[in-house]
Amino acid sequence: MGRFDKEDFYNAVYEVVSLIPKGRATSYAAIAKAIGYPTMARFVGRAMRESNFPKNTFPAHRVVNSQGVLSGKDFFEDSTAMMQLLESEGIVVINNRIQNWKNVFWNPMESII
DNA sequence: CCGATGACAAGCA
DNA sequence: ATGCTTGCCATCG
Repeated sequence: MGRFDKEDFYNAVYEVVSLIPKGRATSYAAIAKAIGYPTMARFVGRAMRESNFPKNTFPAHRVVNSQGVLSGKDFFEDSTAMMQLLESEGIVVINNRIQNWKNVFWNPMESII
């Protein structure tokens, strides 16, 4: 990997996010690793914050922290929007945390075959 | 659940 | 350029 390029990094993030299957979710760190920057999970979060896609075409709600917690919920319309989007896909969220996280978790690495 | 530590680009003064 | 602070984070204790 060469030097860090913000544009490339952001685009790589968005590409992976767009691949997350409906009903599944992944984490900031998993995305960071998948695009070759294993220690830049926080920057994945920044990329998400600065993303400006039509919300019905970009599944930002499928990105949570490593524990399955909806740490980015404050960036949605209201405090329950992220949870509602996930639950509409069959994901159970209790106390701001995805239940059965182990199985809901989608590993981007296995998809970049 | 909290705190400390690690990681590192970006923003700012 | 230089330093300091911040950040939809992670891991460990």
